[in-house]
Amino acid sequence: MKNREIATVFAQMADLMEILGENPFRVNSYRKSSRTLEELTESVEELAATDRLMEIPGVGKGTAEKIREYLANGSIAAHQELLAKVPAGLPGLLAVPGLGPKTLAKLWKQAAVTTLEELKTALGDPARIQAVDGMGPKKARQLLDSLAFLESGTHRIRRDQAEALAARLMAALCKEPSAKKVQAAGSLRRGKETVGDIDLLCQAPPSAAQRIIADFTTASGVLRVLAGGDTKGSVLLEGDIQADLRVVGAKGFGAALMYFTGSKEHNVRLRELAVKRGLKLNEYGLFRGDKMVAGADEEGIYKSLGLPFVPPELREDRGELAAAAEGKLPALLELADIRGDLHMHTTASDGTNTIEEMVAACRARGYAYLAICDHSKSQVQAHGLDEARLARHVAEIRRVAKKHDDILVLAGVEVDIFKDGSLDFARSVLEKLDFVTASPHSALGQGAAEATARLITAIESGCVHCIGHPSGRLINARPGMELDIEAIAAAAAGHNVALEVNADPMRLDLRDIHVRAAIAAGAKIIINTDAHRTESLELMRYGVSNARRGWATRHDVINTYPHQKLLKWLHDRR
DNA sequence: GCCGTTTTCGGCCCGACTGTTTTCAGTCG
Repeated sequence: MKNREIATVFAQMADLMEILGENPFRVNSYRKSSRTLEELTESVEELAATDRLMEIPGVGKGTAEKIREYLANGSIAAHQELLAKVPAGLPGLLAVPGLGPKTLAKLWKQAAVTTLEELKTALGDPARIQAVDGMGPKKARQLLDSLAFLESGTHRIRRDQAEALAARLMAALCKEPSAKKVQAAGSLRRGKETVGDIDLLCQAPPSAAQRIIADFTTASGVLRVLAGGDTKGSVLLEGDIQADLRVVGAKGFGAALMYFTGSKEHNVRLRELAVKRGLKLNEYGLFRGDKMVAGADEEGIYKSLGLPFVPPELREDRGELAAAAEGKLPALLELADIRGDLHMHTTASDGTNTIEEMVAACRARGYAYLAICDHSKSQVQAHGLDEARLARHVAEIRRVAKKHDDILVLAGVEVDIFKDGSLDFARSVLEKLDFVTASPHSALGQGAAEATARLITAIESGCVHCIGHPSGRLINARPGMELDIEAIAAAAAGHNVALEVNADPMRLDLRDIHVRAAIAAGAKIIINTDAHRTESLELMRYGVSNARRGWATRHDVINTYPHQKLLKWLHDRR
């Protein structure tokens, strides 16, 4: 699968062209193709072989030709030509916040800056930097701060971490009595797995705006104030995370919420749509001339554009507006649809609560069923169960199950999938269980072909109901295995094996676009928390929003089934 | 470079904020 390689080439071409001052619309076209390829789950090789490249949105004759050129030669001549015109280190400098292509080109041509080191030196030399058009001492200071920021490390944090930071800021704003409404927007509201900055929106009268922005810029945890205007504030938080606040009145709250929620690409599409209808959309409202047509709430704006409400999780410019226009938006899964959790651990392996405690916690959540799935024997560090301990554990689960007639307690296991696809327990052992999740825990560095074959072998074993955290990734910590999700989902659909969406915010595995591809291939998913303590059952909401981002409806998700239907599914698939 | 129920040419989203400008360019989201 060369999708990502080609996406990287196109992105680099866009950067190079931008530095060279080429037509910004052409640049944008390359950037768009890059992003589309990045998210495409079907391989470009396949699309090229069947002459369907131009069916990719944003890919026309020229881009299709370049993709074919890359597939044939491993490189693109136009890319090589661009590379020859620009020093190798230069495009990388675009990552410096506040440094765009125009300024970079001037620094290059007027101050001979070509690397990060040279940039730092030049910025520290007033005479050299003043000689560059448009550069002054403040800009130089700003860029030096940005360099320090870059050197401090990773800059997207997990969704759960961002939620905690946002909650603190929101609490500070809520103290202000004139703050009528405080809401998180941005990628946090869209449910993305990581968050680059925190976007907050506050509804308040204009007279209170400056006071609220002052509260925001002086809140605890604020390291540095980046900007503070009449309606908008920006701060850098501890941990080098940026937070933005905008204060708006009630009249345009919906427009501001929409604007601040994004994604940027979704917003661009909406504004294009507005222009086609003779309207103008901005963060203050939807306008026909000077007259506001909508703006108080998002529903009204979508409606005026001839569209149903688009849930924030779908606003990624992944075809949601076309689907909306055709009345084909999916009825997304809701947290309330979830009737049970089929992956959790107990003190029998590496959990901290007993079977009884986990069952009680699931009952408290109103679940109709649960499955206890402790680790298998090769997970030594997690105190995995061998055959004898598993047998005793299962007997204990069944004993507890008998005490509860209002919740179905399934005896399960999380069996290891070895690197060749074989399982940590024999078929005869697994057959005695009500529910089997099979998960990869080791050899997570293997390549896509091996990893895919590994999971398919497990799926075809006929011994498992579900593949747990299929890629094995840990967000911001471990990339996990690259998967051919189409092939895996096809095998899963064929053998009626479900794919897990692990709800732990450290995992979210399957990830959003893989959920969508899996569902499109006909596979079912199960959303599990993989809880190691009762409190973690609460993580289900992360899994649900991740599945919503993958366009999942309740019909795609096994653990929305009523318990009789679940029993039938468990029975039928063996 | 893409795209088309106003189009195959001439468009291509919109505004805030900052710093460098004395009226605007660059960057960002």
